[in-house]
Amino acid sequence: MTDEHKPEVSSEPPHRLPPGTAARLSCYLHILMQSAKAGRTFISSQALSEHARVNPTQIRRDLTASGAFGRRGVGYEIDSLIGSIRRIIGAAEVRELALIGAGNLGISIAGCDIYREHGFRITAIFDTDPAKTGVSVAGVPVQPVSEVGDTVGERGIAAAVIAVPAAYAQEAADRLFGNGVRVVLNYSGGLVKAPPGAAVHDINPAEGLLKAMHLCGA
Amino acid sequence: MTDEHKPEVSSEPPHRLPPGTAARLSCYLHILMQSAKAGRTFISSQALSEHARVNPTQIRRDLTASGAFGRRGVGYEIDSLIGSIRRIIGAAEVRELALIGAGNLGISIAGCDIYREHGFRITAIFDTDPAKTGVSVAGVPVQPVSEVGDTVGERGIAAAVIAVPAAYAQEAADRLFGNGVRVVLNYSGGLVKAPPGAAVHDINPAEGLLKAMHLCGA
DNA sequence: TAGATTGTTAATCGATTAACAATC
DNA sequence: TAGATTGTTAATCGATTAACAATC
Repeated sequence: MTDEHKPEVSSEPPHRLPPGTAARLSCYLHILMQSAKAGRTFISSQALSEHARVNPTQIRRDLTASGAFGRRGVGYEIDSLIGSIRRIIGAAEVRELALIGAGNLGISIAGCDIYREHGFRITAIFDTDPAKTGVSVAGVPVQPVSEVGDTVGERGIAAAVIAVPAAYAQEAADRLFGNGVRVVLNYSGGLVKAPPGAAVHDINPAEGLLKAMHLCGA
Repeated sequence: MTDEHKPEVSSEPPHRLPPGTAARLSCYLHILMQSAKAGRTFISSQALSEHARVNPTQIRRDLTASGAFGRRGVGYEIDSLIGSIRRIIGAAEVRELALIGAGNLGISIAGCDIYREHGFRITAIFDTDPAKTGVSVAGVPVQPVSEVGDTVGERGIAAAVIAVPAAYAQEAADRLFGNGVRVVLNYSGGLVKAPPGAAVHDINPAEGLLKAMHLCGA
């Protein structure tokens, strides 16, 4: 009955975004980056809504919650909005990312702008194929998988992406988890068990396809 | 006030799954396929829950809604469950999929098992690079992009995947929408406007990474 | 029989939407 | 001033969770 949790008092800022909110903010951020590239400087919740496929009221609430504010009658200044969202989802700081697997999928992931937009930088790449060792992918030299533990441990890398065949996914994940990685994005299609304190997110593109089919009634 | 909608009476089965349900079923289906491959024949809602990261009660409700039934004290028979889910999400019939872009990303998409698990078959691939024309990717010959309209129109393909550079995404989408495609899965990172009656789903891997970070408190 | 797990209800929780005054 | 859009409230809706009897 006494107030036993909440050990720290002030050092915990509003970093406790509701579950779905972070995902939506990520989506807004990407749209804003693309709009900025296209030369726009202001955007309304209505215009954001059309691309994000989220209700405008929901968007305004999300933006307010992330500390941004717009101008009534005008909309939101894109650059300032990008800054606010980056701050609230932690994308303002650079976060290192390890990548296991330098095949077609790995190479395309390494070249993907959206990670960079969110503050993630792929700074270590690994592959089992000796022919790939030393080759540079998106400016990062490929290392043998045997070096995952040392590299990730020494550099304190906390998050990683797995892009290996399904059968090797757990093995790759274990190397990561065993050396301090706590977050894994799994493209492999294989099932991966995470130890306590760690989390895996499995990429499933069929979900998105089904969702879009649902939207258009097909 | 009169009952004006609902034009047909009986031919509309319970195909109106709630929005989130189809996505969860897709996720279960993938886990079940992997478990079957590993030689398991039965699975409990608890075991499914650990991989899907969804509450066991929610899972039992979803499965019941999809027409599956388990055995109390035992669990669900995996093969039968796969059948039920496939039927309810429409994955029992084969659905053709066009792919635009045969770069690293496109090649990895064409080889991805998860589409096949969900009944999707990539049966047409296009690329602008003449050097790629005629080359076979995952058993499908690459055609020039100029043939998108004819091929998609003639074969009545309703869904497609875009894996081109962001700057060409709208152009690729327009070729598809102009020829009867109503559902597009967009990997490009570019913003795509869909005409009325069509829907786009944008792949954003950073969302998944943020979600996993949220889960493990990082 | 004993143990385990389903199917289902009831209660809670959070997300979504509609509406509108405030104000740029 | 007139038009547009935000910020915010209140109401609705659907998803999630806890609990437990039914039953394999």
